Amino acid sequence: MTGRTFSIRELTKALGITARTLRHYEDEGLIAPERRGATRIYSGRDRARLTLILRGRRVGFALAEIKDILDLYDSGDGGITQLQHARKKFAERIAALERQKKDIEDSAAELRLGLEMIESKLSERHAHERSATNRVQITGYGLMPAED
Amino acid sequence: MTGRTFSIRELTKALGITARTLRHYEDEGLIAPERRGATRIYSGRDRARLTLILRGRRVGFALAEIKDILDLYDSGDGGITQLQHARKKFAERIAALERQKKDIEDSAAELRLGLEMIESKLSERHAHERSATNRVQITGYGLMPAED
DNA sequence: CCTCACGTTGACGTAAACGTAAACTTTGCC
DNA sequence: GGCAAAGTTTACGTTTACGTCAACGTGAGG
Repeated sequence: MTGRTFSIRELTKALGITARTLRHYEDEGLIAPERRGATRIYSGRDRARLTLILRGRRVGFALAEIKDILDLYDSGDGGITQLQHARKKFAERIAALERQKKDIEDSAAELRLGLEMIESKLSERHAHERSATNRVQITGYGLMPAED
Repeated sequence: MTGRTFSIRELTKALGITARTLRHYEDEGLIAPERRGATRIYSGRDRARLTLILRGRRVGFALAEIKDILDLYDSGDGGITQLQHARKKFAERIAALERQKKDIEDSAAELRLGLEMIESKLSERHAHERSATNRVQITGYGLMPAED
C-alpha cells in the first residue's frame, strides 16, 4: 500500500507554509517529492520529513544544517567512518539543543519575573487609586540597580 | 559608585561578538552606551543588557522583538493601559518560549533516537566483522517505514 | 472552445543581521 | 612628538529564507 499522497496546496494548508517555501526546500535538497509530469506529489513520508524540517526551523537550525541531519538519517548504509561521523554530529546537535533549552528556561524565568512585577504594580493600582505614580521602575536584568 | 566600565574591545572579547555587532545593536536602539568624545563607554548595566540581548538572540528572537521587550522593561512608569499591554506582551513571549521548549525537547528526543541507532549499528559492526552490510536503513521520522 | 483553478519554472526583490573595506581621528605610551 | 593600536563613521556587500511577479502548461467542467 502506497499510503496517502498530497498536492502542494494541501500541504501548504496542513502545515501552514507557502508553496514557495515547499519549492524552496526542494531547491535546497531537503525534500524530493515524486512527480506526475511536472506536478509534485508528496507522500506521507515527505510530509513527516517536512514536520521535522519545520521543527528544526523553529528551534533555530539553518536549512543547511537541517539538510545535514536529514542526510545523515538517509545514509544508513555508510561505512564505519561515516557512522562515527554521524554519531559525532548527532551528539553535537543534542548538546546544542540542551544549551538552547537552558537559554530558553532562563529567558522564560526572566520574563516571568518581569510579569510578576507588572502584575504587582497593576494590583497596587487597583488597591488605592493614586494617580501620582510613585515611580517603581521595573529594572529587569536580574534585579540590577535601576541606574548606576 | 559608578561600577566598572568597558571598552568596546573588552566587551567583544568578553561576550564573543564583534564590534560591528555592538554598533549595530546601538544603531537599532537596543543599547545606548555613554560616550567620552566619540568613544563608547559601556557600563555594567549595558553589559547585563547585552547578556539578555544575546540570550534572546540564541532563543530565536529578532532584534526588533528584543528591543520591544527591553523597552517594556525600561518604561516602568507607564499608565495602567501601558502596564496591561506589557503584561500581555510578556505573557505572549513566555507562551512562545514554552512552545519552543517543547520543540527542542522533541527534536532532542528524535536525535537521541537516531544516535542510539547509530551506536547499535556501530557495536554490531564491532561484534562480527561482516563487511557485506545488511542494509539496516535508519529511518528516523518517528520510526516510519523505510520506503512506502 | 473557453475559462478557471492549480500547477510549473525562472528570475528579480527583500528583510534581517551583520561583514567588510575605506578613510579618518584618538589614545596609550616609549 | 611620534607611531601603533584602538576607536569612529559611512557605505556598500553578503547570506539566509523566502516573497513576488511574469509567463506559461494542464485538467475539469460549463
